[in-house]
Amino acid sequence: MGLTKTEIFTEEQNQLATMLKALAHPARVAILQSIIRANSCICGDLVDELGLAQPTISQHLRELKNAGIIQGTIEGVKVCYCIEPKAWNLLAKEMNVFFNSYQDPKGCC
Amino acid sequence: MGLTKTEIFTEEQNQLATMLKALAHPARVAILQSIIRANSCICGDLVDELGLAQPTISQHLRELKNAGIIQGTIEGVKVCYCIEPKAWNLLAKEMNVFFNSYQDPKGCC
DNA sequence: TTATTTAATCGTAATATTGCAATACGTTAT
DNA sequence: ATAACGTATTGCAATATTACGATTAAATAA
Repeated sequence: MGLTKTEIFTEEQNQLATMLKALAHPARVAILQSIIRANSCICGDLVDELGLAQPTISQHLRELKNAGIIQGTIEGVKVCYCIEPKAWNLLAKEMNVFFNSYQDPKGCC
Repeated sequence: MGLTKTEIFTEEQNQLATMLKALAHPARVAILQSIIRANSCICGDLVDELGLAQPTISQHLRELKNAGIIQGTIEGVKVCYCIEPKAWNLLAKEMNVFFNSYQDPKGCC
């Protein structure tokens, strides 16, 4: 199939999975690290930094943007991409809750 | 293509992306939440809880196990799945580092 | 206007993922 | 031995993802 049965899961589970999926590619991890390091990035810079073709980078940027993780501002011929603080902080918090919901093995198998 | 060019990314980026991918499905989020809540789970329990077929659950469990996030112990006819503490805590720490590497917009576009 | 620059979109090929029915595999019970 | 139970594996269909060449679009420069 290849089609996730989203209807059987909670909204929370689906949202968390969607956000994680947006991060779950080395190119997108690298893009986010570059944006964070430089405070903001332009598509062309990322094409030079990573070794991927321009359409590929553009596609990854769109995915991050669709997930709400980054935002793009048109600046003349260029587009300036940077982190969307609200979404980032929300995701950071949710991930924290998720990971902290488990603490150590009090009698496992 | 559908083939990620892992060779152009750092080991760290690939590992983080791989771990995130293992979590990036609502069924696997749900499975982990169930395991954490119950401390340990059996495949059949998860089949009942979530609404997915047994082979599908088994497959998701295998992915989580391959990623090192959970471990399975054979207990007679059953297999007891629980969190792998080391991998979990490592991932939690890495996620923390990743999310904390960005702090607020000091002059964005 | 006509280049030039930068990024998005389209189309497509290769591969990966999701889900399940059918089946196989171990382990325990009878 | 054989039946029952719980799980893993296989095989397959439908869909999604990744990557890029070719092209388009939109803004600035000449």
